[in-house]
Formats: sequence, C-alpha cells, structure tokens
Amino acid sequence: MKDLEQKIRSFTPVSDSDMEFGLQFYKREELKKGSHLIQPGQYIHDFYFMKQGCVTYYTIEDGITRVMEFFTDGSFFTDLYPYIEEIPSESYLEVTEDSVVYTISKSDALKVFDHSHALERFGRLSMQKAFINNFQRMNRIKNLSNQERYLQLLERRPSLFQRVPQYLIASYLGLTPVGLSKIRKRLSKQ
Amino acid sequence: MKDLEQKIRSFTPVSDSDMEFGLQFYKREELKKGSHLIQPGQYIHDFYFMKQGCVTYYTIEDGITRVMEFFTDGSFFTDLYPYIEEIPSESYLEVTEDSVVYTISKSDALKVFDHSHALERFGRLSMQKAFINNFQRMNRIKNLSNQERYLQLLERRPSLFQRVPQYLIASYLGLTPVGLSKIRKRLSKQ
DNA sequence: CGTATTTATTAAACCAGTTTAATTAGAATC
DNA sequence: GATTCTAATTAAACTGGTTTAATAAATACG
Repeated sequence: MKDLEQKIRSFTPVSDSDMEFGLQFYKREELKKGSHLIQPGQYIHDFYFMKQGCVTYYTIEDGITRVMEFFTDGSFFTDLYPYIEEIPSESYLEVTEDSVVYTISKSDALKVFDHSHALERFGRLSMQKAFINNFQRMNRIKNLSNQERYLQLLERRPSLFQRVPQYLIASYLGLTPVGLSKIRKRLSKQ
Repeated sequence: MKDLEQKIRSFTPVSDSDMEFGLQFYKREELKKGSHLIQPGQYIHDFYFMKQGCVTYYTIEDGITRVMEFFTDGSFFTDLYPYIEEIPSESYLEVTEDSVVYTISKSDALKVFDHSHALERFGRLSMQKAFINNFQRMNRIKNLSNQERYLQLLERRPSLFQRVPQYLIASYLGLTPVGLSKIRKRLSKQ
C-alpha cells in the first residue's frame, strides 16, 4: 500500500505509528470490468482508493445515463452523499476497466479519525482538495463552451479517451453522442 | 457569536474550552454595501462566516461578469483556492448588502486546528458538506434545463430575488439577462 | 420633483446544440 | 470469416438559447 501511504503523506505529515494504525483497516480488492461496486438502492458502507483502473460514477434518470465522474488511478471516491447520510444510493459505481482498489469501511474510517489527529487533518485536506477540484469543474461547465470543455478534457485527461467509450465521455461533458461527434467533426475540419 | 458557535456545533460536538479557544480569534466586522472584501491581485488571508448579509463572489473575464456564488446568512466562505495556495486572487468578493461577518486569519485558523482535534473535525465535516453541496449543484447545472434551474433557485433561495439584481442571478445561472427574461416570460404565459 | 442612469424586457436574426432516424464502422461471438 | 451487436457518424428538422439593438420600467439623485 505504498501508493496509498504516499498519497496520504502528500497532504500532511503523518507519524509512522499513525500511518500503520490507519492502513491496517484498508483491504485490497480486485475488481472485474463490468461489475458494480454500488447500485441504486444499496447503502454505502465503504470508502475507496483507486490504486489502478477506472470506475464510472453515474445515474440513470428517465432512461438517460448521466455520468458524473470517472475515478482513475490515485483518486479517493465513494458515493459520498448516501455514504454520509446513510440513505440508499441512487447511483452506480461501475467498474469500467479491471481495477484494484483499497477499501475501508465507514466505521473503520471513523476509528482512524478518532485515533489520529494527523489523519483527521488528512481527511480535512483531502476533502478541501476535492471541493476545489469540483468547484473549478463547475465553473468550467458554466463558463466554457462545450467545445472548449471537450478540448480541455482532451488535454487534462487524455488517457480517458483510450479507456472509456465516447458516449460516456459525451455524457460526462453534458452532451449527446451526436453533439460530441459534431464537435469532433468541426474540429477536424480546421 | 452564539450563531457561529451553534453553527459549528451543528457539525460535531466541541468542548466548551475548545470552543472558547477557537472563538477568541474571530473578529466581528461590519461591511458596507458596495465595498469589496477581495479584489483581483490580492492575497487571501482570511476566512469568513456570514452572520447576516450578502456577498457576491464573481470574476470578470473579457469584460464579462461571471457570478460563482452568493454567500448569505450562515455560510462560511472565502476565495478558497488562492487562500490555500497562497497565490493572488482573480476574483471579487463584493458586499451586495450591508453585512456582518466574523473573520479569522489563516494563521489563527491553523492554530485552532492544531490545538483542537474536535475543531479539526469540524473543519473536515464542513468541507465535506461544502463539497457535497457543490457536487449536487454541478449535477443540477449539467442535467437540468436552464428553466428548471431557475425554478429550483426560486424555490431553494427565494430571498435571493429580493436581495440581488436579476442580471447577477442570470449570470449565476449561466445565462444572459436576455435569456433569463425570456424564461420568465415563457413561464408567466403558462 | 424631473432628469439621468441603471435594469429589465422585447424583437429579430443567428447559432450551437437537440432529437430522430439512417448509415457506417468496429468489436465480439459463434 | 460471417454474423451480430454495439458504437460512432451523418443528415435534417427543430429548439432554446445567444447577440445586438431598441424600448420600457425602475431607481437614484441634483
């Protein structure tokens, strides 16, 4: 779990004994492409760290799939709102690529935060970072054209386009597959 | 500062002595409508709690004002990214209504988090809440029509429409004033 | 007050997306 | 390798916004 340890330490210093205490609760899991970590109706008991792979976070409303996020290498994730509120999820976390995650249960995570002020701080700082990332993403969505956002995504996360089918990327960008295809065509003509 | 204290305790239990320690660093400030808490180029030293009033958080790019948020009674706020990274802001925090805020400097806030595990936890939980709010807002932006979002805003924060001119609300919704006016007209005809 | 200024609405032309449906391209499976 | 299924592209008609400009309504102020 060197990668997880390193990730945590990139936020704030943590003593070896606190780190050892925290890491003992994480379990390594191998996930097969096509399986579901979470489906609508389920309660969310766990928090995940993606060691390697890709999970797509989406909902289906009125038959329309809406991709909210792709979680790839090095990211912490879960379906946070139902996780916190202890209500059933309305979303999917679908394994889009064979993956390896480290999993910690909510009750264990709370034990860790209780036990270690440093790891509680890590929790605060990682949440802060998640907030900022998301805030910036929201402002991109609001202020940029679809074409600009497509180009930015190409630049910021080029590997996504190898890993994930285009219609899911379209959904992530808030477009229809037809719309994304038109944008690509327009760009290729220039 | 009863309201601030209550707000903090709504997140997690905090002992009286920790609370006293934390609150001592907050300063009450009265802000006049039209003044600026933050302007582009400035470094952000403080974190704010809005006791009462309204502050508009926006940028101006290519002469276009883009409203990112309205901070009203009971919310914690600052220009978070420059605050954390200690880089100059590119945004405005403009007082849109005579307001009262409690202010704490970044260095004092760090002291508080160092001193009290409970308040560090409050920091984590409040950031978590901010993240979720924002995530849900982003998904509204992505998945709802402009008309639906206008109606939701009317329902969720009706007082905004009394406090803030319509062209700023249009910007907040990602519309032009003309666009919002059309939506309102369409709705009034039904 | 009446005048100046700002804010909101309306109209017209335009455009970047949508929907639906047909076609082509690519992948998986027998 | 042919067949089947899924994904991506294209076309055509449509729609909900945009921009620009003019007008009307509301607000501020000398």
